[in-house]
Amino acid sequence: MTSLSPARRPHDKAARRADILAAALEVFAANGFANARLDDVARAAGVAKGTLYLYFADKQALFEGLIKENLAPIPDVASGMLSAFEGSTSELIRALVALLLARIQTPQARQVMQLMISEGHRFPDLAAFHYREVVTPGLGVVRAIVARGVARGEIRRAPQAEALTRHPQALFAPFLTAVVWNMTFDKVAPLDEAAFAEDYIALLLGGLNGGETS
Amino acid sequence: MTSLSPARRPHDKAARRADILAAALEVFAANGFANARLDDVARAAGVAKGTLYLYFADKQALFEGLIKENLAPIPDVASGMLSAFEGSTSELIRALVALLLARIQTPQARQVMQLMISEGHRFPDLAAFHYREVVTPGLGVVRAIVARGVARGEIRRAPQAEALTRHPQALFAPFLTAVVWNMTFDKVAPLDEAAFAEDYIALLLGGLNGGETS
Amino acid sequence: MTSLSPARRPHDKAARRADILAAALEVFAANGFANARLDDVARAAGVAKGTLYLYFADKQALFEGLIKENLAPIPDVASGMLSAFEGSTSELIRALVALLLARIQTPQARQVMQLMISEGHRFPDLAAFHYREVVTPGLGVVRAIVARGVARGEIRRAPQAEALTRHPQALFAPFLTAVVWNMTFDKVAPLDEAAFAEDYIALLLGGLNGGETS
Amino acid sequence: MTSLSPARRPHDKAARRADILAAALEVFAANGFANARLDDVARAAGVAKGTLYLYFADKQALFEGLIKENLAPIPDVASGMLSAFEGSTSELIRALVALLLARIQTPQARQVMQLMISEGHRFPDLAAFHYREVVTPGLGVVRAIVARGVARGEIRRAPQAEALTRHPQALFAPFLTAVVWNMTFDKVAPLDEAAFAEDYIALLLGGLNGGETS
DNA sequence: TATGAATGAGAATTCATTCAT
DNA sequence: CATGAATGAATTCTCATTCAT
Repeated sequence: MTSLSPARRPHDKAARRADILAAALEVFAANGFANARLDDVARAAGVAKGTLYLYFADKQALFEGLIKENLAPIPDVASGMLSAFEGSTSELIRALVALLLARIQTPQARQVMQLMISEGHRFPDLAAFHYREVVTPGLGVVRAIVARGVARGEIRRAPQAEALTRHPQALFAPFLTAVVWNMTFDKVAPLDEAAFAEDYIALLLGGLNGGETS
Repeated sequence: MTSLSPARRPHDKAARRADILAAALEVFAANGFANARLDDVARAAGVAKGTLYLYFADKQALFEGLIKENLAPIPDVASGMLSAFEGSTSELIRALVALLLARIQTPQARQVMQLMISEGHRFPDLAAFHYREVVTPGLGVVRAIVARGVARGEIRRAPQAEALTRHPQALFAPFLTAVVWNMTFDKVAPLDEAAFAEDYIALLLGGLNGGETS
Repeated sequence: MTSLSPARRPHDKAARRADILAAALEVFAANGFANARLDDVARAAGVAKGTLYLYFADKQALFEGLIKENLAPIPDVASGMLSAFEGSTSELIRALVALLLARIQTPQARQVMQLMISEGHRFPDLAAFHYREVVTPGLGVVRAIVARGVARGEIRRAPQAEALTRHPQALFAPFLTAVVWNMTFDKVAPLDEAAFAEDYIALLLGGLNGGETS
Repeated sequence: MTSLSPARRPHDKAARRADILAAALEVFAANGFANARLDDVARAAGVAKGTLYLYFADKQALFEGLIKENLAPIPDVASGMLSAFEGSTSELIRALVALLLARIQTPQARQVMQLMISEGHRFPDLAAFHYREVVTPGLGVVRAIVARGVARGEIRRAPQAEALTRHPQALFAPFLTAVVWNMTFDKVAPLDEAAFAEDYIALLLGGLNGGETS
């Protein structure tokens, strides 16, 4: 009832685990959670089906492990950048935008985002984790930027400063939008994310009508 | 032995079809495409499972029918509004925003959006349809508003006008963001969509730093 | 993805259910719960694997249904016999013994007993059901026989009457023993159940040393 | 780099084997053969899974080893007792009953009995072994007791003497019954084994109707 | 000897789809 | 047109057994 197989590298456990996660990311991203076959994950990882279960309790644990393992870094980098930054608010915002842009253009990070967007709501624990580890710090970074800008006298419009402080989501909206767009309309009408981000920032900073809000 | 279910009589084919689509929307929205059971759709629609196949070729056709049937109206309304509108650009933008807000707060429309967001990429035909029927006209509406605003002298900042013309998506971004947010973080930290839209408009119209973009 | 199959008799649902239960009894009796394959049950019942799940929620429900459906009759028959009986206590006991003997020699009933013996302890609900529906009434029948025998002056030894009233199990013990024996030592040294029952009755009624218990 | 697990040193092979068997008894008794996991056996024995295979060829060999190793003693003790005994037949029977009672109340011996009862029939070799090593001598002991009782004039009823000689199983029946009962109805209605044995012996020795068998 | 990671055959369960009535 | 019982391919998860170290 068993092995005729060739043997296996000294491949330590961590590397094996990483192989599995990488394979799982590909397969889940390509098919979604429900349509992903663990068989395919195993094949892609170069292990037997049963081996997956040595590293993850079940399909869901694999999926959640995958997301969690790939999610953390962003806000750390952002807040690191923030504390060291010496330039103007505009430059700081642009730097953050560049960071986010790089992020959504990294295949792996992008796949994770797509999975969070399309599957996250079916995994409440994952959503809570994501909110706590990524979203909350992310919002904090934006609020810190606004506070810094106001303090330095570079953000002069109080209503807008307050609006962005209340809803830092506004700054992330275009990135989310770009990801959803290209996930969906890739073939029909791909969106140039960098150009979109650029235009979006111009709008956010300058405003459509130069200050009069009504 | 006359009919034992007279209640079913008035149901003509179209009504039956509508029942099925309504049931399908609920079930697909609650579970996603892959996890939705046609059994549940049939039960919710009050028909037998086999009956579904008299109206739709298969599960996918039902899903696509569902989306298509529920998608159309928006841009029509928007462009209707546009041609009749007499107020200022700000007012017009606010009117459009109110329209979009109402839209994402209509349960049925919201469910369709969520399905498009999370499943759309797995149905290229659907994506193409959506792009053609909804997205393109939607972008057109925004471009028309910008053109009208510039023509009326209400939009005075050329770079921003051009940015929004190039990427009308900027105006839809917060609504998409709000939907994704509440789809995912509903339980953790629900987002007040109206307040978010309000703040977003303030930023879009006024700009963070009153015009200086750098 | 589907049927090329020949079609199926008007076979009403009850008959189909009975087919499945009969097949399941064979397969479970032959292999035990854990080793029984539902594939085999389906094949033996002449249905597809999925069909089993139209009648029973899962493997355990099938097993429990099987036991419950085959268990009831015994004590009913016995107490029926009891109320109508006109002969002596010895004759009544012999009649009961004959009944039990017939019971354990009915293949189907025997299989159920064997399953209860070897698997019952892993299904507490089943054990409770069995105890309530079969064992309790069975013990009652024996107690009634003893009471009747004492009342008629046919059972004259009070200590023994009390012993059997306290532990009516004593009357069932040899039948249980016979079943376990033949289930286990069938091939090595089969036990003639009728002869064993006969000898047992002689011991029970007459006693080894004619009454002196010490 | 000397040994890091000196605690294991004194453990010679026999002790290790005994550890495994003890662990296996627990695990098999708790779950039955099919549901027992060798993983659990290994953990309980404090060895690695592969180690089991250094001591036993496979799962079945472990199970059989387990039974065989735990089965032998009983009849030896009984026949030892028999040859030395000086009291009356009643006393001798009571002594045997006490022995059997002690036996079924020893956790380890009880577990083995339960395993033999519920799994034995699936292991013909084991059944044959058990029959040869335990059952046959056990029956012999009872026959010897009867012969001795007749010879000493303490068993005066020939038909009963012959019945018990033909079917010494009658004397073991209550113990088997008690084990099966408590294995199954433990939670619902536990049986006091000592009291049951007592009453059973009273019946066996005295008879229900003091000698008249019909 | 001992280890325990890896294997993969095997079994339960699900559900879209068909079709006889 | 409508029904819903039946089908069986597909997929997850388990665990005895092996073998490189």
